[in-house]
Amino acid sequence: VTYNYKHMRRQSVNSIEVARKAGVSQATVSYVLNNREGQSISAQTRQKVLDAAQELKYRPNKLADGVLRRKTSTIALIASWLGSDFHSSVTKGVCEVLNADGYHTFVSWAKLDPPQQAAEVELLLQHRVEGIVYISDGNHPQEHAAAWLRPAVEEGIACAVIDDRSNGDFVDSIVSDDIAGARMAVEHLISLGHRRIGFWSAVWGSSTYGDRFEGYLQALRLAGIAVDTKLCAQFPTNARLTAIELHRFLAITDPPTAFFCGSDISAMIVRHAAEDTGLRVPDDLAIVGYSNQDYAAFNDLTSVSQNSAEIGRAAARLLLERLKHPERPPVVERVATDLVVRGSTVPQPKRSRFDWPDPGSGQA
Amino acid sequence: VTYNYKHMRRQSVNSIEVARKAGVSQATVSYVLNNREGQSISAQTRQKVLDAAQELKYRPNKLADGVLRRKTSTIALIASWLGSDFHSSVTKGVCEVLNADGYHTFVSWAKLDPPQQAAEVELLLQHRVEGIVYISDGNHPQEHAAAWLRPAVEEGIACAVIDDRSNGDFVDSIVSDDIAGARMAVEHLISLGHRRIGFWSAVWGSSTYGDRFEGYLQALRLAGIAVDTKLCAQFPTNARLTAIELHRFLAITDPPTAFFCGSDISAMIVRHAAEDTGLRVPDDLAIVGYSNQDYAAFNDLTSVSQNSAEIGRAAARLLLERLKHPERPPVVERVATDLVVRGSTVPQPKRSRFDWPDPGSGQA
DNA sequence: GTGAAAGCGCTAACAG
DNA sequence: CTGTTAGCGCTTTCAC
Repeated sequence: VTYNYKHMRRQSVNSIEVARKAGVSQATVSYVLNNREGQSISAQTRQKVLDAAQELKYRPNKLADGVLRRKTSTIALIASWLGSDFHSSVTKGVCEVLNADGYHTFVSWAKLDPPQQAAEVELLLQHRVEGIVYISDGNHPQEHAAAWLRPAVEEGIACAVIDDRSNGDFVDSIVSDDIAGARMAVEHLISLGHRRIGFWSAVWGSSTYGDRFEGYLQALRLAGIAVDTKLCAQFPTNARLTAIELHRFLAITDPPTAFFCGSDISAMIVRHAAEDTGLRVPDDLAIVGYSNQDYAAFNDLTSVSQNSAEIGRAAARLLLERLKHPERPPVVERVATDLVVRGSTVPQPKRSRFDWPDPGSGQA
Repeated sequence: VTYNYKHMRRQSVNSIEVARKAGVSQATVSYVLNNREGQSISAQTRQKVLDAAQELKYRPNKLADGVLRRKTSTIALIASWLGSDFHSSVTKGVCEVLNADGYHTFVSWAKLDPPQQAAEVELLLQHRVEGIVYISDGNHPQEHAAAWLRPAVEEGIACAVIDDRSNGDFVDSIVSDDIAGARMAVEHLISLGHRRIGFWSAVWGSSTYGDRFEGYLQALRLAGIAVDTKLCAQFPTNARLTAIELHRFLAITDPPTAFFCGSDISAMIVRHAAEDTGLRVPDDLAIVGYSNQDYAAFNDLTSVSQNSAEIGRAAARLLLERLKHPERPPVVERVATDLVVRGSTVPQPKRSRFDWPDPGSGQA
């Protein structure tokens, strides 16, 4: 019985052919190409092999290597959405650290749907990735948004979840310090003299938004300001509903003079709804957003900046640690945030507008 | 000589163990698990195998499969930047089509640097991906931005480049129809009565921006309006320089009453620079952007919308075609664009603001 | 210093 | 219907 592969397209040159061409054994080729230490190779042989490989355009097969050595040096990063500064920076941070450690990171797009996400994980594991980073979609109101990761974790796969700590009981989690960030934002408003401060969040449910609310509460408490739940909007909504809702908010006795918003887009919506009703920002209504997306800069929006690249790097570091110490209990790491003050809370000189992102970066 | 793997961590259950547990041969396990047609398996045997696989939590090894069958069913997508609606939608489009055809798409982040990009390609080929999609960074002023892809193409790897047709001589390219899009935008301005229309582009050099300029010229010519190069700014710049430059532009005799900008961010910068000098938009100066990013909506910016998901789908379709017909000459495909009219060219009723993107989508 | 041989986990050809 | 066997491309052990 001969194995007949004639019907298959020969895909590439293999190390046997290199060996033949160089007049050495396959093992020698392997020694040379992998620079295996503890193996001495004569300079002459080495050169012969190198030349042969070059001439034949030999390309090592990582699959075969992975099968044999049971090591692929690949990590997968799963995300349901990639289109924001946040995701892009996080991804870059993750890649940076993992690459430096000899890993290659593949980003995998998966629909925001637990069965599909589970299927994606299964596929990645069939490809024998050594670890999985998941960037949660913080906007989705579900506890344990990454429950579908649990089986992988329990089988000993190194995993890390970004931007959702509600799975912190079983998997390493990295979040920006949303409590501190929110507190910072609200303390900023308080320091400007505001006492009636509203909380406005477009979504509600993930740990991320819960933390931002918690930070809001803490800041008020620390300042001795009574919390008025009438000032807190905690529901998914859209631009049209926001306008209606905002009217209701501002019609109460003793209405808010400032809003802390759970996201930049919520802040933008609130801002425009307010301006449409004739209010001036920041004089009549001060507004703070969250995330400091690019557009916060050219909409002059005060916002809490998450150190997103650092979040990515922290996730990668945790993953590498996990690979080394599979049995260590799961860790939740919080990455510090900054407050970027702009004209939606404090009137700014015009020149501040010159600090916008350069049009040469990013996509047109 | 026995091959001693004892020092290695056993990574997972293999099909031999499943076979043993089910009391059948390894081949039978393969037949059952791959549902190979033309092979009949008794219901009883099938069930035994399925049970054994389940109990042992058997996970097929795609690497071994790839080595043997010389087929990985994986495609790589290389991007230097992911943080925009454009990239996210394109990626989604690519994945959609390729997944439907049984492929899995891995996104690979690579620094915008030819040697590094070449290295990335090499690595991907070592992983035996069957094809490569590259999303060009349209903002970078280099001809043949994907020259580093040429070796791969010449070796017969299926490749496709998105958003840059300057490599169209050797690789399949998919761009949005920037000429038509730009023409549409400028014709819109002309139809509003503008005759002195400026072209403002933050970057210059990639085919993308060249096409936008070309569309601008075409529209003027078709309307019988003389092109005045004094109205065309074609250089990389930043917000501060823009303000200075804009002053110069508006100080000439017979200054422009409208600007067509090569990107949304350029448009935003021009808009704010104009407003800072006391001009009102759109009355004193009408402005059109390009790309229709999310923030164009809540900055009431008229913009040309690229059908980005369709661009991704088209790229994937071209790649699949290329896999089937390796020898076909390269193709350049243009995907149609739309013009979204907003308040920066035509005063809009307030309610148009209610059409903003929903805060529930995307990242906070 | 170098090579022969074993075998990673899998599928395909062919025999029964 | 099912099993035997060869071998994908590679690395590593061990002998020379």
